[in-house]
Amino acid sequence: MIDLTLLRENPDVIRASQRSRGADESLVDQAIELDRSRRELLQKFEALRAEQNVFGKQVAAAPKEEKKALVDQAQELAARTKEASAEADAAGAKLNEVLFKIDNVVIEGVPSGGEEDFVLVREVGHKREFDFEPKDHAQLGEQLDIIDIERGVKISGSRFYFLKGWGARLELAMMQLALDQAFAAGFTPLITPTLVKPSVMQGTGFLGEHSSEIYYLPNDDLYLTGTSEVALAGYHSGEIMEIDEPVRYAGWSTCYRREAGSHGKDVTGILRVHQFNKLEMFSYCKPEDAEAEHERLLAWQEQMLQKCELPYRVIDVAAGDLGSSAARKFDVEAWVPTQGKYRELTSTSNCTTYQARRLNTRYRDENGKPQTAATLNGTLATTRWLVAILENHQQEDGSVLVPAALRPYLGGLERITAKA
RNA sequence: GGAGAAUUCGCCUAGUGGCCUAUGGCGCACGCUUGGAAAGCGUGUUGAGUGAAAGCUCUCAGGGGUUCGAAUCCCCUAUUCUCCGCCA
Repeated sequence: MIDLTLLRENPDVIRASQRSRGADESLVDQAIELDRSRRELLQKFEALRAEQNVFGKQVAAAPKEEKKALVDQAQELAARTKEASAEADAAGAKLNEVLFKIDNVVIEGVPSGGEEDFVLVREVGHKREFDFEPKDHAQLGEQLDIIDIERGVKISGSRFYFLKGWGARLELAMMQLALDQAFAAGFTPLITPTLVKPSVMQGTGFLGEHSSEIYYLPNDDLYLTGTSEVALAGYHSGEIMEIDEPVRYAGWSTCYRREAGSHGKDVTGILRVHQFNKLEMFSYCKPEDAEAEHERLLAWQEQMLQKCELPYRVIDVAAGDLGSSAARKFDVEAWVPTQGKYRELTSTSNCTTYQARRLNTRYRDENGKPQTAATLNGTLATTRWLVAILENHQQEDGSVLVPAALRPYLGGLERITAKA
């Protein structure tokens, strides 16, 4: 949720942000008007309530014979107060409805426009030249007997798979490498619940335009999370935290996504699947530290890509392609040889105070006053990385060289080869 | 799944319809005292909304209700604990 004070004092900033996202600018004016009428109704109600409170004391103190008359008057006052209260509540609810629709204010410098309008930040590593025809990860996975898509589909339907043998170990190796890196950097590991209550899903902002992406269990009124960000953002909801240095968590969880509306996209292999594992970084920090923290998260992500010896590029995602909570987002995309293009492996978002305001997560400033915290998140490893690792490190004989950083987690294995 | 008990300010706790505008302690902060410290004494110590401010309003797990008036009575929900049942 956006900051009401900003809405009142500097609505042009919000209008400009909505414009650069291609979102509805008129919401800002609606919100301003609703805020005005809400305050007016609230003052009316509070004045009546104050009168009623005074009256209550008079009734209590009055001699018996006067009570009857006073109570009659008080009844009438109580009725009016109740009505005013209902009006003020309704106005507040209307305002909230509109406020929830306004997206986070994008940070200055974020490119305007849609998916294609990103800005390239940098390109790192060398795209490998193959002197043979490279195979795609699904082929490699099948031939090496480490990814079994056919049986995944048999058991659970399209976009499901088994990771098998070295494939299973490779995923765990990558996740542990990421966890160790995060731990060394001071992150607290958290293995999170993957089923959450509607209020948490709502609070993290995932029930908006992306609600069709989410699995829901009606019998239990619970949602399956598409990222541990949901649980990590909810972790300190309603709390006033101690934040000196950023408070950092590394969330390990399985993630579930319906991939509704992506029929026909990335149908082969494990690039786009309904269930995968992910190690997610999450930071709570002071708003003034958020941009610096965002750079740090990005740097940690790049470190991981480098440890996996993958060529990649970093892009500054355009405003129209940001989630509603993000004020800026960097994607790190790895080169996928068989597709001849970069594909997103990680994404890091600076949600500034937008997400924390909804979830009521605060910290105390130097004066001891509670203030809304800033939240940031970023991927450190996910199942999708296997695509890039397999394809980029494949050899002519169909084997795959294991990046040196992962070997200690695989009992020193240097190369994944097909069974004889 | 069934039965019962509980939920008050960071923690513990008082509180059975109006003098609760919530008690007391611990902790914490500031001050006095002291050569310095401890002890002692004093003051402060939930948070939100609204207003230029004084102030006003809300906040006793959450939501609804009864009442002129609710921490207190009623209903619903959540959580915790105890017992019973079932179960990997």
